[in-house]
Amino acid sequence: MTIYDISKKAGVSIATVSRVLNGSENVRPSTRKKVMDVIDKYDYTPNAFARGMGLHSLKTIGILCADSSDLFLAKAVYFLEQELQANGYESLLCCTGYNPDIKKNYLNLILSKKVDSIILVGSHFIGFNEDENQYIKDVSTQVPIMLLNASFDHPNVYSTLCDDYGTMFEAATEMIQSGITDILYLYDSKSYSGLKKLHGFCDAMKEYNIPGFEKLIHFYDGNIEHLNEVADFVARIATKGTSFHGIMTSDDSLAIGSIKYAQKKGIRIPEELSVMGYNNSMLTNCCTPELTSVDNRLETLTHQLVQTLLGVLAGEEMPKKSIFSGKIIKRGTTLF
Amino acid sequence: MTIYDISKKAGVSIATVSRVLNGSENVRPSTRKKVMDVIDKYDYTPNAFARGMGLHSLKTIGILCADSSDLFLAKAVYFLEQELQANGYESLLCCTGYNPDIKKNYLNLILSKKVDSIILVGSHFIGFNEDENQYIKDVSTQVPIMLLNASFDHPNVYSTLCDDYGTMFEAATEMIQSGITDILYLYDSKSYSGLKKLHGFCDAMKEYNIPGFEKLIHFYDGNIEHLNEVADFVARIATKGTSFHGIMTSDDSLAIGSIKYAQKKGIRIPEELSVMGYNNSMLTNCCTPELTSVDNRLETLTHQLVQTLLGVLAGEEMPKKSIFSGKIIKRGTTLF
DNA sequence: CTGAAAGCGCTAACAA
DNA sequence: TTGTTAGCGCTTTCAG
Repeated sequence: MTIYDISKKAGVSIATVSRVLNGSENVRPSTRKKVMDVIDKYDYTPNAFARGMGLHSLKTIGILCADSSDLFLAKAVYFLEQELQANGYESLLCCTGYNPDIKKNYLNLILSKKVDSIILVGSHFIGFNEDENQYIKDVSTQVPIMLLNASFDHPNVYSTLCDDYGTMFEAATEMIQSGITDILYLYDSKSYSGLKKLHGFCDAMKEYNIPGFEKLIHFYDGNIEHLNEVADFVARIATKGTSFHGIMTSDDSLAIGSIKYAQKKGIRIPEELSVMGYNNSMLTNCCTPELTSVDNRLETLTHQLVQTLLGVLAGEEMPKKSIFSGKIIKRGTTLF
Repeated sequence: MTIYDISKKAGVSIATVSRVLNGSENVRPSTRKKVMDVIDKYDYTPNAFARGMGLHSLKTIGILCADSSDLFLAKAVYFLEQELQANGYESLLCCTGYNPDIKKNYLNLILSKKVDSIILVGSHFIGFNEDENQYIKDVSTQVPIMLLNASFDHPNVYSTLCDDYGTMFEAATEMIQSGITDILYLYDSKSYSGLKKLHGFCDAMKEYNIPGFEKLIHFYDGNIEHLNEVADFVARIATKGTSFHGIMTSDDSLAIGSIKYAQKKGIRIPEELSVMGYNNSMLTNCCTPELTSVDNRLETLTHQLVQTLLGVLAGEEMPKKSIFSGKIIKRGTTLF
């Protein structure tokens, strides 16, 4: 069924059908009805490709994320889709995995679908030297690029993020003030936001002149979904003689793994060990006691991102960077 | 940058550029190189829409799921994307929510993008009367429809699923044989697979002539991510005087909520109460003791689905229905 | 208010 | 091996 079929059946020209389809004012109501009836009768949907060949917007936003099964990313994607849909935009999701080359390919691929903008979800898309980010610069000449929880300073690139540095700084400060200074810091990602968190932690430790805190910083290289492996990882660190009475992590999963470690060893939480997660995911209340965690206001972030995006697409001047503070959600695994 | 620009700069016709682009054999290597150099130099990507206007496949599969932040669905989508990508297909994801009308609209929308097939993830897309499924029949005339964890008998519709009925029957049988007959059954979805599980449970109870088991079947209407509310829900049931020594659920979240209930009440698991989840998600080892759950072999299902799909697209005769058995993963919340 | 006709960028016959 | 050309289905001037 094409616009030609419809025009023939309705006894009008394709231009008129096109006008009806696009809600043009310049159609006599009776003509409009005649056309609409045919359209409804045959359940006709215009071909998006032929449509896309024209110049204008297809009202579609490309969303790229590394892994849609990651709890945090999945939620982010979910909120973005909802928000975009509420504003009349469709979204097109691609999961790129963590390989940089593949990421770049996907970016071009999604661009070729004539999206109005591309949202990069998570900070895995930002590298640490100019070269790595060239591909973003290239694409930004064509459509606005929106970064969720990452930051990159470049024309036509807009960042919306949680201040992971400051929030982690604050969280660490709170733990230190509760009397715990030997804090194990576990992280699983060296992405932009992963390192921000790490620096926030380090700076808080430095602020309080805690000696040798660097030795308690450990990078976990495995799959964070395998909680028992995380527990073993913590056990191995403990076995090496390092003692700690607090654990802070870059992700809730690592914290849950830490709790499992404590339970296996009969260490009481929070009396003997304080644990704090990050992301405030649904995992926080799966365990006992429930996990204190940092909420990075994901829903606020996604909302703001879409608002900024809509503004940019409407040609308004919008903030290049929107930063929110996270907040600590106190539950049962910490003393404060 | 269009194919015309490239052809001009390379000093060939657009047909030759097109051939190079599409990997045709009939191009002299030197010509190919000449064209490729120009393409690379200008970082040219062909316009997918103009391309899509042709008749042939765009090597794109549409994936529809109700909610991409649901643990089970997110994993399914993830596996599907990986599998499709490995076979040279792109995927286009839409999250429809649970509203039937919106689902239908999305189906048409995704179809208009000239996808080669549509995968419906989860059984929420199948209704229980003919009318509700008319929209699937309609679309199935245009492209093959693949169902993941749902079943619908219709030409050009292929189902790949876990035998939730049989698996739940088996699981319930196992619990009964471990000596527990007063089993609380919690479920949160009345979808195709949700009801299959329920029936499997009921039939096992009937098989063993357990009287009054129906009174212990409860539908949970809230958000299953809110584990504490699930716990309260179970507590309310217990307060009403119904006693039970086993809990089986249609989803791990409900089981975790049940464990929270037990912990709050000081009920020991599994000594005083056996709990069994479903889906074998990452939640199963967040809690203590770890949750016995049913693995529905999601990765196997997605793999099989994509294999079937590839066969169908290649014009081969493929099974209309592929059914796998789930398996019980025994952990610490049950006696057996 | 409506219709005719010129593209949009590409693919795929068909010719050469 | 390469070029020419007719569509693909739609939007959008431009006439009427």
